[in-house]
Amino acid sequence: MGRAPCCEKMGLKRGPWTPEEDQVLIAFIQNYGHGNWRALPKQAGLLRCGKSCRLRWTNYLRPDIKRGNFSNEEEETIIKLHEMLGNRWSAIAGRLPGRTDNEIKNVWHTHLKKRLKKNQTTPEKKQNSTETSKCETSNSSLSEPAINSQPQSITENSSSYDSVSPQQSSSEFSSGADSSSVISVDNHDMGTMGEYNESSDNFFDIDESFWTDALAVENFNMPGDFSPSASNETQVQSSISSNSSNNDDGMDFWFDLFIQAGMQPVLPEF
DNA sequence: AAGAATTCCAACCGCCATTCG
DNA sequence: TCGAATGGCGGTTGGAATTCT
Repeated sequence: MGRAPCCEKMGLKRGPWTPEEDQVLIAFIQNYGHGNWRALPKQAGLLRCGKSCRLRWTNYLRPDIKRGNFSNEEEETIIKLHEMLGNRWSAIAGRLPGRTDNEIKNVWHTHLKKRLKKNQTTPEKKQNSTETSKCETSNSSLSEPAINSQPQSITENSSSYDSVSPQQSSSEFSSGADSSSVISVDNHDMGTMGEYNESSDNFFDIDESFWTDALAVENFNMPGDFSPSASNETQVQSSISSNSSNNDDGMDFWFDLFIQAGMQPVLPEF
C-alpha cells in the first residue's frame, strides 16, 4: 500500500496550536485518555491530524513537562549522554525527567553543539586544567558517539513519559517496547491532571501554576535522575529491588552508564 | 529607528517499528 | 504469515523573537 499521508490535507489545520485547541485536547485526554491518536481529533472535535495531537501533547501539553531553561546540570547530562548514545534523543530524554526529545534536540543544536565546537577550537588551553570542564569532557561528542557499544537489549523508553488514560493502569502502558522502562510513569500524569478539571473555574486558564502544580517536579532529582515521582515510586522501587537479584532488565547497564557519566543515580528510599 | 542577520523552538515530514486482525 | 494501521523517532523547517549594525 502507499503509505497513508500523515494528515489528510483536506480540512485539517496545521501550524501553531491555539490556546483553545490546547484546552480541547487537554480536556479530552483528561477525560478519555489517548488510546487512539488517529481517532482522537475527530472524537475531540479537533481539526488536526492525530499525529499533530500526539506531538502537541507529548512535547508541550503533557503535565509532567518541565518548562524553562535547561540548568547547567541538565546540559551537562545531555552532553554526556549524547556522547554515549549519539542522536538518540528519546533515549536521552528518558533520562531527563520533564524534558522532551524535541526540546533536548533543540537545545543540542542551538546551544550545546556550538559550545562544544567553540571549545574544540581551543582545547589546548584547557588541557592543563585539573578539573574536567563540562565542555572539555564532551569534546569527543563531536566525534562519533559510542552508540554501537550499546547493548542490544536496551530498548527505548522515551514514551514512558507519555501520559496515559486515566482509566488505564500503569501495567497496561508498560507493555511493548516500553517493557524495559525503568522510569515508567504511570497515571501520575493524569492523576494530577485530575485536579485540573472542567469544573474548575480556571480550567481554561493555562498558567504557570498548571505546570508546576501538576508536575510535582520537585520529585525529580537531577542530574541523571533515577528517582521516581511520587506516584511511580512503587514501580521504580520494584524495578530496582527486583534488579538486585535479577539483572535481566538491563538496570546494570544504566547504572554503569550513570557512573561512567560521573552522575549519581538517585535511588528511592525503601 | 529600522532593516538585516541570527537565534530559537514548535511543528511538520518521512521513515521505521510495532501491533493487530 | 502478511499487510494495514498506528505509534514513535530523528531530521528538518518556518517563522517569531531577539540581537546586531
